[in-house]
Amino acid sequence: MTDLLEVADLGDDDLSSDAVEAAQQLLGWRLSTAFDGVRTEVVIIETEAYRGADDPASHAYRGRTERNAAMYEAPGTFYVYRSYGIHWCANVVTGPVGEPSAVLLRGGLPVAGVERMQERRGRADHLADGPGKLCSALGITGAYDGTSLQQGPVRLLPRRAAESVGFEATPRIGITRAVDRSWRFVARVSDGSSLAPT
DNA sequence: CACCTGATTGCCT
DNA sequence: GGCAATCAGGTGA
Repeated sequence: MTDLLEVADLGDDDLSSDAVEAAQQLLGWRLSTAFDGVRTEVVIIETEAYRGADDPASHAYRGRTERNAAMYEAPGTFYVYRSYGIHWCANVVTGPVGEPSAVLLRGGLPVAGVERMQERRGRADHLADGPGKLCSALGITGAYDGTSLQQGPVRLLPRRAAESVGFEATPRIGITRAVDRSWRFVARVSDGSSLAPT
């Protein structure tokens, strides 16, 4: 976790970092669950940064509510919310306590427990290439909102290589405010990439 | 391929 | 009452 915590601590000096830098750093990390004795895991390949009061697209823009309370907790806290009344979306909290910011996990590459993920998804492909699909594949629901990603039932595992993952930045998806901020990050996953499934 | 729609819940205006 | 950090399935070019 040291990488992420260091990144999260950068926020004080540079207002354009914290969640934004964490969103870049999180590419190549893995998200893992082990329910019913079956481990399922994805490599994170797409993220979006959401900040607090200065980010009109953030759930925390208008302050704390019951839904976004986890965003105000310590870095490494899991923030799970329901999207469009149907899907669950998973976030990594990156800001210090009391300063809401988080990284939405928008897409992952299945690397373990693929058959279990296929069962949960009810299909063989497109298992985690979207925030709702990623949660569905891993069995993540609102029950895990506010848990620790270091010690809880859902684990965030650091990228092994010290080198950073190549990525592209684009505007965030599915929002109508602050569309000019390119805070969506997509890992360049090509042949021979260290991110390729093992 | 691009575009359109229904499903469904909670938050906000 | 309207809209949202979505997805899947449909239509038509």
